[in-house]
Amino acid sequence: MRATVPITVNGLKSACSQCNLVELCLPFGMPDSELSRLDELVGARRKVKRQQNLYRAGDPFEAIYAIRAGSFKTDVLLEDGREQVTGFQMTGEILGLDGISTEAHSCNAVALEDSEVCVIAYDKLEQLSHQIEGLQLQFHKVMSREIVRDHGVMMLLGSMRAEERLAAFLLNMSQRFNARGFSSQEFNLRMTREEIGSYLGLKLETVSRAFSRFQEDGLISVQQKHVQLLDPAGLKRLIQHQQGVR
Amino acid sequence: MRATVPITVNGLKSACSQCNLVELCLPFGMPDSELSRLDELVGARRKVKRQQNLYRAGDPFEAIYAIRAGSFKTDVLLEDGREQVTGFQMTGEILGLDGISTEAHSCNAVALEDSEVCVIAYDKLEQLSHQIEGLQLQFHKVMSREIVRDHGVMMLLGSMRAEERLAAFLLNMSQRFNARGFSSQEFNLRMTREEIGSYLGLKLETVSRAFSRFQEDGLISVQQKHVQLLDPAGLKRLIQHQQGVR
DNA sequence: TTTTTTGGTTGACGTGGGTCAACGAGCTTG
DNA sequence: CAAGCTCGTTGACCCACGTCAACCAAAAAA
Repeated sequence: MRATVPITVNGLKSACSQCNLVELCLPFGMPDSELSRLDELVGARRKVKRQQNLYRAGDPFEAIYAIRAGSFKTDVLLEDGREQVTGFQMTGEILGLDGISTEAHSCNAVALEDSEVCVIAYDKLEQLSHQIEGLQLQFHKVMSREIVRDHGVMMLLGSMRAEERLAAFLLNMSQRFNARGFSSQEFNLRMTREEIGSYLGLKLETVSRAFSRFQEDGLISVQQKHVQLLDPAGLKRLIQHQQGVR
Repeated sequence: MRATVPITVNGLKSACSQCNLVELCLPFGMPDSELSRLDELVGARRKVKRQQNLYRAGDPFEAIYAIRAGSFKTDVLLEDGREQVTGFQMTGEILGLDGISTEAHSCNAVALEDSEVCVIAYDKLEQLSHQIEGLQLQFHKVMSREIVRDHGVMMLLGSMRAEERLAAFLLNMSQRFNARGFSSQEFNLRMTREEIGSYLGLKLETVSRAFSRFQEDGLISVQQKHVQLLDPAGLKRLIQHQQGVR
């Protein structure tokens, strides 16, 4: 991932106060004075190789994780083997919040590429948010954002047709790459068609066809995982003016 | 709602320490010593008539709500009018967590029947969870549970067929009625077929047909909103052994 | 380099669930 | 107790997406 280079170069210390991801991550919006106190929060860092699990459903919950470099997917498995990808996470985003409720993780987190996370011991986080003014609020916002995001996915899955789902997905990725200082027009997806399909409630063939359709219509240009959004406004229109209904 | 009678009779004080819903609600698991301090948290109570909004998407976020009596749905609307029901909430459950992230609500909460909620001012909650040991953890668990629940819905929507979705829905309702001291075998749904459909990503006709199918197969007995689960194990089997695949 | 594997594309065909429409059963309102 | 709702059921038809299969490109292994 070309994106990780500047981060790993700058960020050899694991201190939040030194990290260039602050404004995407848990400490967002906290004053510098409080920020330095967060440094004690991030115990260790942990590298996770592509395809490896950061945690699995059922693992005891001890920590949440902030992605320093790389990206992940989270998924839930049914007894009969069906998989539902519940999200894709990028740098600065927090993984593991699902574990708090039952003190065990309820989904799997798998690295989509070689990645690195900051390990945030949960008991320490609890303690520190008692003490630090802004941290508690910030943490609540992170959890709340996750809930809102999930509602958006439910909207996708429950009431959009295939091409609308993919358009929404691409616009979302675009916006998130952009927030990380990358082009919003052009990026490399880290996940396979099958993973996109699982996330969007579609089969990989349907995803592939929708990609091709968008390309024919001049909305995007795709080659494998490389995507260019040629007409983002067109994609947005596709979502809003529902054509066929569902 | 017959269910509400014992609650309204006992609970004329709004104090958490007097409320028989504690073990379903925010204070779950907190020692009595701390529980009494929560009483200051619940400022007012608010009645919401059937079909009325508790809050709307875009409303400034000031409080979260604990359902004292009745039930609600939450939904998200798309510009073109499509609606996605994101959840159904029963007594003891918490509404409004979506508002924390942006300080504005991101969905609508509508009463399915005449209902009553405890208004929990959010700033007070923040303060108090700084002070009270167990409250912070408990609140985090409530939020985390919401995230896990949403992942379950994504599983439903993304990888189950119509009858599996309805079976999962019915079993979930059954379990929640049971947790509230009602029969798990027999209950009255509070929502219409259309609302169930929106929640499950199906059209009302499909929901209706699935109900009829279950009745033909002797799994349930339905008449309008009244449902009896004749063979809960059969419903469970339906979900696990995926027959047609998707 | 060739070989193998994995991921992606495309076509032909089938079907689950959406669409449209008619009708009936409860509620509500006058 | 009609009259007018809203909500639920059922049938006939259809289409978006799933299924199955062949094939190709890229990446990894050898």
